[in-house]
Amino acid sequence: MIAEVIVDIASGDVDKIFDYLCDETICAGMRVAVPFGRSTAAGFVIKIKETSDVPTDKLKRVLRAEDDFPALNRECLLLAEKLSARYSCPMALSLRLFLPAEMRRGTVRESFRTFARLAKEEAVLPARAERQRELLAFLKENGEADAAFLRERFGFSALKALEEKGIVRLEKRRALRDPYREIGGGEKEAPVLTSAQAQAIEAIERTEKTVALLHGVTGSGKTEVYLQLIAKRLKEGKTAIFLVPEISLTPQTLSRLRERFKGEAAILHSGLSAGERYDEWMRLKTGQARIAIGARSAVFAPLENLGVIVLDEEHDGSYSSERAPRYNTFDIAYLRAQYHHCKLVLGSATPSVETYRRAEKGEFELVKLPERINHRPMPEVSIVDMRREVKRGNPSSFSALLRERLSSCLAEGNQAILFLNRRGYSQTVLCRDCGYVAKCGHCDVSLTYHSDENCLKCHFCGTKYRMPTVCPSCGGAQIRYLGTGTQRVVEELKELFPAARVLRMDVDTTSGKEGHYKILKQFSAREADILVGTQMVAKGHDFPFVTLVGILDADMSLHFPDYRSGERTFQLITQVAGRSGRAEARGGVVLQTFDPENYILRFAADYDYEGFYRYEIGMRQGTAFPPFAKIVRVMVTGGDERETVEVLKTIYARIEKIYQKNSEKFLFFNRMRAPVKRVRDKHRYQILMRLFDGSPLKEIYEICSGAGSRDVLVEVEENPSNLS
DNA sequence: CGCGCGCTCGGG
DNA sequence: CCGAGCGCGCGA
Repeated sequence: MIAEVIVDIASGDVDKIFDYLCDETICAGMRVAVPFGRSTAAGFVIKIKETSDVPTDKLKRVLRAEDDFPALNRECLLLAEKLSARYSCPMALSLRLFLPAEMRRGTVRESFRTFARLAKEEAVLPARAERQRELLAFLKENGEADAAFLRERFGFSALKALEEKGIVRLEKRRALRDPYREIGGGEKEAPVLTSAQAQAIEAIERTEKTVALLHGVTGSGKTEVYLQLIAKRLKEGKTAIFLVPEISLTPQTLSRLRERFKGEAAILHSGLSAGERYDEWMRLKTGQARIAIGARSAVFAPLENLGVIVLDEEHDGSYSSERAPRYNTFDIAYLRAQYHHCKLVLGSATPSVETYRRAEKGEFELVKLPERINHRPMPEVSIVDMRREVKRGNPSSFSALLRERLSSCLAEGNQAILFLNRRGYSQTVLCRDCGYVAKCGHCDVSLTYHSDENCLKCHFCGTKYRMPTVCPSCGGAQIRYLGTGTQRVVEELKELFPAARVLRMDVDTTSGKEGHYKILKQFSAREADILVGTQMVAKGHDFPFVTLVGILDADMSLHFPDYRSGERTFQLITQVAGRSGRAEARGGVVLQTFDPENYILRFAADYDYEGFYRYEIGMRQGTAFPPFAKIVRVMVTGGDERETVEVLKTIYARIEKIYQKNSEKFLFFNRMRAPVKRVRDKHRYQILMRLFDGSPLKEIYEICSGAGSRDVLVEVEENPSNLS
């Protein structure tokens, strides 16, 4: 028999089918090792056939199968083909998306755990050995148990004694790792749905459309709708995918899934160890778990018979891939939903303008949850004009109103969240004498000061630098950091409210596997009174004791040179405001801005999504920005500047030919240096285009897929989320 | 992707 | 005339 093989090499010039001889143990979807050139390569069998067009003397034999099962099924192969066609990328890259990376690297080690089981039916124990008796009773009921767990619960010596008496036998066995084992576990009954939730479920199930957009205000109970939809599909013997935007969100959602579905939920994300991720993947693949939960990559979960896909916080930017193929999670989810004839449910309090438009046009079913659970009111938003604060001689980050609200919030024993609408960026080090700004040696960006380590860091490549004591340029001593990062806010808070316990949450404090989760857990356990953070505090966490949210610089993100800056600001403010007043107490929000008349801020303060949408879609139409046109950026990156520019020019010339034939489809077409000229010692150049519908995007992809070289990288981005 | 072939150029 | 360097195409 003949196997059609795609070798697992991410390069355009080996991106074709190679035929190999094989026996009947090899089937489509298997990972194999094959002789390739003068070495051995890994490969994917995409088809088995009887004969080959390749002359028999050239055919070699498949060396071995890497697994004893096909890692990829028919759906994976079909989807990978569509992906490669859509983004003009090698099949190998598309196929890789479906497998945990450690499977390809072959680095997974099987983990072992010790289990205890009863060795004898009858046992006589000393009258006083109470712990041993308890342990025995537990084993009789449960059959067998994890030894570490038994030691923790009944004591080290109890287990040891029973083992020495031969009553209990210990054995070491292969076991799947279980990340976040401590989360959930308990059983919780599904709550009774509100009538709005029940209607939402009915509407989602009734519609003929594949996609439903669940537009529900923060706190309206979207998650419960997802959970009950998933429960219904599981009852029918089907499976489900639950997608969330950020790693920080998964433990929280996971705990709700665990409460409801116990071991049926498996988690897939990059924060897991290699072994954990592999084991969770296996649990899904083998059907031991039927719900996959995770960020972007979980959309590729190895589930068959899908009953529903949930894409929560649909508007979130992290759903777009940063690497080739730069797929969008929605597109993959949509293809899978079509394949399985199941529903794809998008959920958000602040849907992206593009998505809402598709719903409005009738392409998606629009389902609304307009009210919070128990009709709790949305927190009241007070807009503070910071220009007046400055005029009054208040130089701090806090307006008089915010200070007042903070102090009464603390006095009442409640919690507060302070939100900074920017990352540490503006915390640059500047010399007051000569204007010198500390910059990274490998990137064209200024460095960020980190007070905890008293050093400078590059946020693009991660390099650390010593904090200079004198200016490297003029030798002056007036060198210091500027700006209001989270660190400075925390320091100001300590002066204003010395007794308050303050937690900080940003990129720097959340390193490590469960960094986010730890901070959030501390805060929700009321181990702190105030949480200060950037974007990540805005996400859907539920803190019942938060009654005040302060947005320190609401207009910061409005002035980004980006067509989505208004949309993003609206989303951020709505999300972070929704953290306030989730339980009994009415919450409040203080929104500080230098632009209090701004439409976007007004709509956000009134929780008027429709108003925002009408305003924004009008702007987009008037200026021909998405969804009325598509922004395409071709990024060319390379170590050698001349070579990089050479590639850029070649691509530009080729696209120019398309442009001349279809100039009515191009609203904008130019080449230039990227705003950030250098990252990790690579020069960056770009071609920017704005294209109308029906433009020859495919041809642009094809031009670019062949234009790169060993040391010049070419990437195509559609509607890029940042233009740095 | 990794390799070898063959072409070209420069030195002797 | 020979050796080093690189661009190209091959791999089943």
